[in-house]
Amino acid sequence: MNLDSSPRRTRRTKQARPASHAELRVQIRRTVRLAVLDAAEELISKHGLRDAGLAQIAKRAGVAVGTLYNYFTDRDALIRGLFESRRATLRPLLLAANAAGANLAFEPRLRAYVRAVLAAFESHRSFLKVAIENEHLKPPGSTTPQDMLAGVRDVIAAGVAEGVVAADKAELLALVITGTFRAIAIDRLHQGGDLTNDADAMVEILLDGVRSATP
Amino acid sequence: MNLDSSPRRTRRTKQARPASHAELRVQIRRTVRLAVLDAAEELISKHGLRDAGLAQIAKRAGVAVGTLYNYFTDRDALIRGLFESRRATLRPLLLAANAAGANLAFEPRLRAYVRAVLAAFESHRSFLKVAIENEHLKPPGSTTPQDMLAGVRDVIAAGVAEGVVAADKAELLALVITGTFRAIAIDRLHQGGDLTNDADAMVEILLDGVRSATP
Amino acid sequence: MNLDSSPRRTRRTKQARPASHAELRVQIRRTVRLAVLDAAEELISKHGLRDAGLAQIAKRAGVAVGTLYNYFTDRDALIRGLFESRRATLRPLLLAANAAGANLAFEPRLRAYVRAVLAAFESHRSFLKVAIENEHLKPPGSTTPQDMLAGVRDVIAAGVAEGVVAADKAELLALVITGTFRAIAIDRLHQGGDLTNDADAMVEILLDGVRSATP
Amino acid sequence: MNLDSSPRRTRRTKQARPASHAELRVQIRRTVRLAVLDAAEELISKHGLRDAGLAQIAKRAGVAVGTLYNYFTDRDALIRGLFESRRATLRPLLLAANAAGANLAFEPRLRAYVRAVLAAFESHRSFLKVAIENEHLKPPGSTTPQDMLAGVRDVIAAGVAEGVVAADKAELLALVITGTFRAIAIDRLHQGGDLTNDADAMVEILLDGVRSATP
DNA sequence: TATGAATGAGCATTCATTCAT
DNA sequence: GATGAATGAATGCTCATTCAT
Repeated sequence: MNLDSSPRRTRRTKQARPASHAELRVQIRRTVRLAVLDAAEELISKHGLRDAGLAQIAKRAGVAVGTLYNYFTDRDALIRGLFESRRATLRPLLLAANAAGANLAFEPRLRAYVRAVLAAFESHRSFLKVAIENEHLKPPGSTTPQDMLAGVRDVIAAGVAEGVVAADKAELLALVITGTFRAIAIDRLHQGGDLTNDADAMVEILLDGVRSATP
Repeated sequence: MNLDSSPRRTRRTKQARPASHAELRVQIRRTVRLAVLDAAEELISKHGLRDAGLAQIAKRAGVAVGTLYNYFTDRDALIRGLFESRRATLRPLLLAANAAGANLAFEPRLRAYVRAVLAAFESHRSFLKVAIENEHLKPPGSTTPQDMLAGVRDVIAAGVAEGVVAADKAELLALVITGTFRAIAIDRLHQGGDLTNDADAMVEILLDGVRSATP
Repeated sequence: MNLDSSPRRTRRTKQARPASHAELRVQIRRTVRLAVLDAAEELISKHGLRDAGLAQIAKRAGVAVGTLYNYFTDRDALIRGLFESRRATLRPLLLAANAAGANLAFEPRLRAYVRAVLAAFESHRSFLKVAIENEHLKPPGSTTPQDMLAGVRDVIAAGVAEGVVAADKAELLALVITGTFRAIAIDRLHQGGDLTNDADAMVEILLDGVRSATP
Repeated sequence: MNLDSSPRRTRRTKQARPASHAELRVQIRRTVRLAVLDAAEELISKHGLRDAGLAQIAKRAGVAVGTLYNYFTDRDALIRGLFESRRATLRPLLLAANAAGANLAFEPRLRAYVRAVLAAFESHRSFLKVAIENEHLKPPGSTTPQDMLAGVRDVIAAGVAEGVVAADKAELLALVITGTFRAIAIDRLHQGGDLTNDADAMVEILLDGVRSATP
């Protein structure tokens, strides 16, 4: 009986061929799509959103120009696809960071969140550059920064609930934190250096202000 | 009486006559140049640096395309001219803000500086948008943000000298402050609202940290 | 029977199949390229080198402007391509004319060469006009006239070696011959008439001078 | 009476002032016109007919662009003016050369004419370059070469009348001679060297042919 | 589906011509 | 008449998009 299963498996394999055909197609599509997005990210990061041509992107991705239009309806959709793809990777990281600290007190929660955000940025430097330089684009660029802002607001809301953060400073504080993230990112992308190095010092400044060093 | 008239004529000649030829030309050139730069600022602000065409700019400025080339050697020079022109307006404001507070203690100096920067930004919202969106461009966009950073560093250095700011946090603090300026600018440009409203609250957060509200 | 079919298929595959893919593309490219060069030649001949616009050339060639750039990197390269293409046709004719007469005595050799040159010109009247009108342009126009000059010099050198031509007149004689070619070409292009009609009379004048008619 | 004439002259001079005004104007116009044509000749000779811009010409001539239009209705008229001006200088030289030899026998007449033409060319090298490079332009360029051709034909006609030149070779001989003039000019303009050096050798070749050196 | 040549609207730039001073 | 800034049609070139194979 068990031996029978062996030919059955063979049959399955043979029967699975059509299924495997479809799956293979899907797999190839996924792979090509990723290659295209990687190519776009790299070239946009290097040359800017407008100066990364489709011909260049196709070449780097190892496909023909026309093929791009089998994956994206036009250039705009490709760009949107890039931002959505990266957002789909980063958002879970940011959400998890928030979820993980949900039962912590404000201070350790903030510390953990700041670390998580900077770590997430550090692991996606190439896209980080693209995202920052194109933050002002209405449709595509706005999502990841907004995800970050939403997370920051959650953390701050916890601080307000805890009585540590003044409610009337909550909104401005969110700007201070997101602004600092952005400034660190810009600085480190330009000057080099790990984004996460400043996490703790940043939190100290946020918590205790400029005078934090004075005994 | 005759003697009086003679110097009067001379004065007139020196003051008014030349105006009809040289000064008038110069005046017209200045006016047209400003109109072109204003048009460029407006259209770049609305459509982006790359999507503001010269035909559009010329039309908005009320001149022909060819006329642009009597004022700027090419498109790049026009863009550069825009950034330089605005920098020439903003830099004195930022420098004066710093100079005015030079003999103040750190805290009032910081407060004054933050107010001055946000007021300067508020009075140039259109260019502010252009400057932020193109901060990453090497040649043109880099100067005004750098002017701001330089001023922030001066203020912080005073704080360090005064023993209020920890020396090892100075550099990061500069990022926090410039990042907050940028975040406020982005938020207010997008959401509307006066940039200067948050000046004092911002300083409080910077000085005393998140817990500043807690008694 | 089966064996026969197999080699047939192989032959077919080797001979016909590749044609449908690579060869066909190559064939089309050749055709379009030639059409573009013909269009350029015609329009330059009609309107001059500078006044033949790319839009006009593209239209006459039956392609879009952008297509030109799939064949030539820019306008200059297209012009260069035209001159090189025609030179590639004319040079062999001129070289062959010289080679054919290599073992002839000077007089028949000169006669054969003059005939060959004028026949070559006659068969490329359109390009001849272009070449003459742009002879003074450094890069593109200089090659075919130089090819002609080189051939003339070879023939004359043979005449010198044979003792028929005075060595100290060789260089000037080359100018007389090439100048006469040019003058006949200009005259016939303008007035109409076959270039080759004058070949023998031209040789007579060259050999015996003005007095050739006097008994 | 004579003395009276002196004050009269003075009056005349005074009365002539208005006349002198007009003459002065005319004189100035002539001078400016010449300066413009000289500038045009120089720049066309250096950069080509199409690449010599009106701005450049005006600058070199020491006038404003608009002033050119007070002397010539448009660019074409200026170019035409240049060719006509130079023709007006060269034509008398060529006519005189012919007239001077009118009572000479064919051989010395031809010799004199060739010398005169080459000397005329030598003294106008700059325009010679312009004329040759633009010989094909219908309206402006055609005149001076035609003047030369007419002169050559006159000389040849004399040779035919004298029985030295075969009537059926007359027309071709004209092409040989004018072609040689052109070839020498092109060669000497490019390589440097005086155009007149070859006059006698050229005549020898024309009279006796290639074999002229053989005893 | 993949390919890459063909397409043509759009852009920056030039330059002969005009015209207010 | 002289001036030179203003004009805008024309040109070469780019590149997102299409489509025949």
